[in-house]
Amino acid sequence: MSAPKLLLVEDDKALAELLEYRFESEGYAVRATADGDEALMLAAEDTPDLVILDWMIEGASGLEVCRRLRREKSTAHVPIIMLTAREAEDDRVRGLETGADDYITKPFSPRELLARVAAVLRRVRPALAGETIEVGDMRLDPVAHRLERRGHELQVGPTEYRLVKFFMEHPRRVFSRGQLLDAVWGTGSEIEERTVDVHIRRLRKAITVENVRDPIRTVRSAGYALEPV
Amino acid sequence: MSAPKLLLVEDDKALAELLEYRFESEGYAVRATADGDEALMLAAEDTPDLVILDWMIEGASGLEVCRRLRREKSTAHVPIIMLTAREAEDDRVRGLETGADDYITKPFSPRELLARVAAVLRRVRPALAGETIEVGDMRLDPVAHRLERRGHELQVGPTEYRLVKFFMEHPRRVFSRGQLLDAVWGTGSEIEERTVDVHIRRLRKAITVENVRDPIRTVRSAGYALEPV
DNA sequence: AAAACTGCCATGAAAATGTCATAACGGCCT
DNA sequence: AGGCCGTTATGACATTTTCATGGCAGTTTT
Repeated sequence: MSAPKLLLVEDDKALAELLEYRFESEGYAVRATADGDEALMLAAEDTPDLVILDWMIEGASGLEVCRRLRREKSTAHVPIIMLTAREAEDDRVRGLETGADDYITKPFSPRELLARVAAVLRRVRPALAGETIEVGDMRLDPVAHRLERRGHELQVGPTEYRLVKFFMEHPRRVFSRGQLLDAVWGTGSEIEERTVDVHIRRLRKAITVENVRDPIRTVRSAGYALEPV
Repeated sequence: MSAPKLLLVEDDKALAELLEYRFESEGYAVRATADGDEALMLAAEDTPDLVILDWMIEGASGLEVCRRLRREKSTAHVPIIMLTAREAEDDRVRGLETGADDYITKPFSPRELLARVAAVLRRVRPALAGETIEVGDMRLDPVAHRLERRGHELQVGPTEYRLVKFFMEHPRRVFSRGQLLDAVWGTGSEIEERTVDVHIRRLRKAITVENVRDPIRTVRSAGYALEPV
C-alpha cells in the first residue's frame, strides 16, 4: 500500500523535525515547510492526503492557507489538522468553520497526533489505513489488492485497480479526466485525456457482473463518477 | 433538507439539556440518553448521522459503546465525537484507536462542539453541511453534479446545468439575457441573446415535475429569475 | 515466448448546441 | 372590444461536441 502523503507546515524547527521523523517511521511520506506560501505550492504540485498546519506561521497565516487550500479544486477535500495554542479557542472555532477538520492544542504528544491523523485518514480514505472499502455492491480490500462485486472476484489490471480504488474512496463525486489523470496516473502525466475513456471502458467491462446496472456514471462534458450499486 | 440526526449520550443532566437545546435550535434532530445500552438501542432502531458520546457513562462504558457501534454494520460508519476529561490523554488515544472520529475535552464551549460537529458532518455527508444548494423544492449537489426536485432526479444537459446552478446561486434575482450570457456562457461569448430563451425553455422542460408551477419567472423586457418553489 | 497491459487512434453513435421561422402572448391604444 | 406592436415560447433543423467501442502496436510482466 502506498504511503499516505502528509504535508507538514510548522514553524518550530525542533518540533517539525521531531514530527517528521516520527511520521516517517510510522510509514508516512512527509514533506515539511515552515512557510505558508510554500505550503500552498507544495500542495498544488502534488496533492497530499492530509495537511498538518500550524496556525502561527510565516508567510500566509494558517487561516489564510486553510482558506486557500479549500478554494483550490485539487485540494478542496484534503483534510486539515491544525495546531493551535491552548488558549486560543476563538482560533479553533474559526479554523473549524473555515474548513479544518480537526485541531490539536499545543503542547501535545506525538502519539496523540499520530492517533488523530490515523483517525482522520480512516474516516476520509479508509484504504490508506488498510481498511476495506465498500461502495454499493463492490468491495475493495487494499491489503489483499482484491476487488469483488456480489461475491464475484473481479479481474482488473493495475491501472483499472488504481482507478476504481480512487473512485471508491470518493463515491458519487464527479471527476474530470484531468483530475483522474492527476490522481491515478500521477501529477503531470503527459497522457491524452481521451485515454481515460478507454480505461473507464475497460473498468466497466471488468466490473460487469450478473448484468446489474453499470455503477460508473458518465457526466457529459464534466467527467465520471462512481455511484453505489 | 432533512435535519441531521444526532445521538447524544451524556450523563450530566444539565450539560445534556444545554446541548440538546443548542443543537436543536441549530436545526439538528437530537435524541439523548444517559445510558450506554440504551444508546445502542436507539442507534440500532434509527441510525443517527453522528454520535456524541461521553466517555464516562452508565451502562456500557464509552469505549464499549464505541466498539459496539463500530461492530454493527448499520452504525459502523457513523462518526463519533467523544467527550473526555481533560487529563485523560490515554483515553483519548484509545478512543481514537477504537474508532472515534474526534474528541473534545471538558470543559468545552458549546460553540466549539457545534463547529466540530459541523466539520465532521461536512466531511461525511456533504449534503448535510451546506455544500448543496437548495432553492425551494430544488436541490443541487455540485460535487456529484446532480440536480433533483421533490426527490426526482432531473436530467439536464451541461448548459442547462450551468444555467440552473447560476440561478440557484442567486435566487429571486432577475438577470438580463446579456448577464446570463456572461455568467453562464462566459464573458464575450458571441451568442444570440435569443438563444437564452431556448435554453430557458429546455431548462423549464427538464425541471418540470408533478406539474408543480414553473419556478422560472419571465420578466418582460428584463430577463428571467428563479423563484423558490 | 506467451500473455497481459498500456496508450492511442479511427469510427460510428448519441447528445448537445445555436439559429431560425412561426405561433402565442402581453400590454397599450383607440 | 378589437387591433397593433414588441416580446417571448415553441418546434424543427443542421452543425458541432462529446462519448463508446474495437482494434492495434509497443511494452512490460510472467
